Amino acid sequence: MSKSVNKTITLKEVAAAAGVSVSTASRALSGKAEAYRISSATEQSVRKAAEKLQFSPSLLARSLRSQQTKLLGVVLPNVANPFFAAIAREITLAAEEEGYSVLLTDSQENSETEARLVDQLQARQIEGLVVCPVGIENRHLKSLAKQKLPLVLVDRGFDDPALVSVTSDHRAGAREGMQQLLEAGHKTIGVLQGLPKTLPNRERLAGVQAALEDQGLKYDPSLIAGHNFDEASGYAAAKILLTERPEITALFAFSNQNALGALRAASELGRTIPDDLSLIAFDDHPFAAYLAAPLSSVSQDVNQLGRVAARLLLEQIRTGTPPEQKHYQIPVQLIQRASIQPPA
Amino acid sequence: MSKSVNKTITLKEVAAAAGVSVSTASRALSGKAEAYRISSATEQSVRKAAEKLQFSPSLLARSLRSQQTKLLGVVLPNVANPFFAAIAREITLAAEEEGYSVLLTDSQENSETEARLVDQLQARQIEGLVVCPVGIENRHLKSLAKQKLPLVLVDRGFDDPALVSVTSDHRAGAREGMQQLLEAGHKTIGVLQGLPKTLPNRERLAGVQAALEDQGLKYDPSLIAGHNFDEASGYAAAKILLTERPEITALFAFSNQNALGALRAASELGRTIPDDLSLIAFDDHPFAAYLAAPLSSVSQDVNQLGRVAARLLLEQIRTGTPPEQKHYQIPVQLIQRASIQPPA
DNA sequence: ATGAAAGCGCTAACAT
DNA sequence: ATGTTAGCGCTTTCAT
Repeated sequence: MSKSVNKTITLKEVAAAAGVSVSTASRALSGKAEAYRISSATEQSVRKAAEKLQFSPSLLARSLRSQQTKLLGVVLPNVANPFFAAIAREITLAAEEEGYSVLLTDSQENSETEARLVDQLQARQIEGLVVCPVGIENRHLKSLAKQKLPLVLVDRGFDDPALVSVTSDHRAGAREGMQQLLEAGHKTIGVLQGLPKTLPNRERLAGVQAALEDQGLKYDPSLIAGHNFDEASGYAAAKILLTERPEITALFAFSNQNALGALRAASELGRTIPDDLSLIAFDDHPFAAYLAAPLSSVSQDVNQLGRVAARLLLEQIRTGTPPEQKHYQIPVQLIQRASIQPPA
Repeated sequence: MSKSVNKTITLKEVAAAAGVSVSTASRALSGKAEAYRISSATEQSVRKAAEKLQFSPSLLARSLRSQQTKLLGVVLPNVANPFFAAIAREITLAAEEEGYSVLLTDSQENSETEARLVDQLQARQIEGLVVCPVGIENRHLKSLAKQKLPLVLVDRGFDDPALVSVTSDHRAGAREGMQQLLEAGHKTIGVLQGLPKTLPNRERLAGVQAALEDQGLKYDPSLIAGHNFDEASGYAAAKILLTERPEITALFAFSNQNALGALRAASELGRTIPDDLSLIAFDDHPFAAYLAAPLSSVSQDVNQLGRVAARLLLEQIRTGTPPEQKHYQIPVQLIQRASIQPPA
C-alpha cells in the first residue's frame, strides 16, 4: 500500500508503461484489439499496465471526442417530495443499467428556474431529458423538442401532441374515486382541488364530472375549492366548503397533502371521519392505512410512471427517433379502506 | 422564428461571425475584456454575435481544459426514501447556487454498488462527493479521502477520525426519547432497532442505555429486537417482543417505518395505543400527527443535515483543505404527541 | 499489427 | 488590443 497521493493516470502513461503508442493502448482497452488485429501479447501488456496504474479513462475527454456524454438530465419541481423522489429513483436505476449518469435538478416549482436549469443541462450536453413541468408554460420545452433533444414529460403533461409524456390516468382515477363516494350514497360531495390549470387537475375534474353525470347528477362548481396540492390549500378549502355548505357529506381530496389539510379542518369543525364525513384522496401513502380512519385512496403507480419515462427516453436516444405514440397513460388503482361510509 | 434544427454553436463560429479570433471571443465572453484590454467595440460585437447565434459554451470542453468540472457526486442508499430525498434536495439547491451540478446515484443499500458508483463518479471527475454510506465497509471511502477528493459522509458516519461526517445526535435523541417513556412510568420497554452494526443504531442503543442508567435501571439486551429500519423488521420485532415479553408496556421504534410495523403488530395482538401500549419513534413524519394515536417522535433535522453537508463540501472544494472539525452533530427535536401514556 | 496525427471546443501562455 | 499556438485526454483516420 502506497501512501502517496494517487494522481490521475492518463492513457498516455499507460501506453508508456506498456511500451506502445496511445492509439494502441486505446484500442487494446476498449475491446477493439480484435478489430485492429492487435497481438494478444500487446493487448495483455496494456491491460496489465492499466491495471497496475489503476487507470480510469477520463469520461470528460471521451465525451468531448465522441460527442456522447452518456448523461441524462432530470428536472423536478421538488426533489424532496416522495412522489418525485420515486420518479428520480426509477430514472436513476434505469440509467445506471445502461451506463448513463443522471444530472438531477430542482426547479422549486418555478417555471423560470425550470427553463434556466434546462439550458444549463443542455450546456452539459445531456443526451436526453426528463422533466416534470411546473406549470402551464411550455415554450422552452417545445423548443427543446424542436432541437431534437430526446425529451419525456412526466406527471404533468401538456396536451401538446408534439411532446412525449407519461401521466397517470387521472381522469379514470378521479371517476372511480368519485364513484366510491356516490355508491356509498353521497349526494353532496366537496372537491379539494390542486393547482387549477395543470393537466392532472383538469383531468381529475373531468373525471369527477363524468362520475356525476353517470349518476344523472349535475356538476356544481361551487363545490370545488382549493388552489394547490399542499396541506395548506387542503385545509383552507375544506374549512370553507364545510362551513359554507354544511350539507356536504363527503370530500374528495386531490392529493394526500390536501387530505391531511381536510383532516385538520374536519377535526377543528368537530366532524369525525368516517361517521360525520367521508373522505377519499388521490395518491396513496404508507401511513394511510394507519390513520385514525384508514384512508381510502386512488393510488398512482409512481414507480411505473418513472420506469416508463426512463424506458421511453433511453429508447428515443438509442433509436434516434421519438416514439410514435406520444402520450402514455398509467392506470391508477383504487385502494378501499374505512374512510368512506354512507351518509348519516 | 426559424424552423430549422439549431445545431450546436461553437466559439469558433461566434468568432467568425464577429470577425475576431477565438481567443478574443473567449475573452470577451468570459468577462476578461478589461484584463486583456479588448476594445469595448469588439467586446460588444462578440456579445452580439453570441446572442444572435444563441451560443452556449460547451461545459465539456471547458471542463477538460480547466480540469474543473463543477460537478458534485451524491451517493444515496435509496433515492426514493423521503429522508434521503430531502438530503439530495438540500445538496442540489446549495450546489446550484454556486454553479455546481449534481450527479445523483442510488447504491440500493449495497456496499459493492456503492463502491462501483463512487468509481464511476470519479471517472467523471467530480470535484466533491457526498455519500450516505450503506454499511460498515468503508475502505473505498478512506481511499477517496487519501486521494484528496473532498468527501462528506452524511447520516451514517463512521467513527473514523479521518473522514468528515455529518450526523444527527442519535445518542442524545435516543436518550431523550427513552426519558419520555421512563418519565411516564414505564419500566419494561422494548426497543425496535434498525440495522445493528451501523453507527446510528449503535449510538441510539447507547442513548437508550444511558437513559436507563440515569434512572438506575439496567439495560436488558433481550428487550432489543429487529434487524433493519424497514416496516417488516419493525413488525417482526414487535410481534416477537410483545409475545415473548407480555410485561412490556412501551416500545421505542428506531425509525418511523419500524413504528408502522409496530402499529400493525400491536393491532394484531389486540393492544391499543396508547392505552395498552405506549410508542415513540425516531424520525418524525407529516402523517404522524394524524394517526389513530398521534405519534410522539424524535425528529431529525434532515434539511439541516443536508445543508451542513453541502456547505462543508463546497467549503472544502473552495479552500482546498478539509475542515478542522471532522464530525458535525445536528441536534434532534422531541415532538410530543399522544402515543405515550402511563402504564395501566 | 502498430504508430502518427488530427481534432472534439475551450482557455491561456506567448507572441506581436 | 488582438492573433497564434499549444494542449486538456481521448478516439479514429490514415499511413506504414
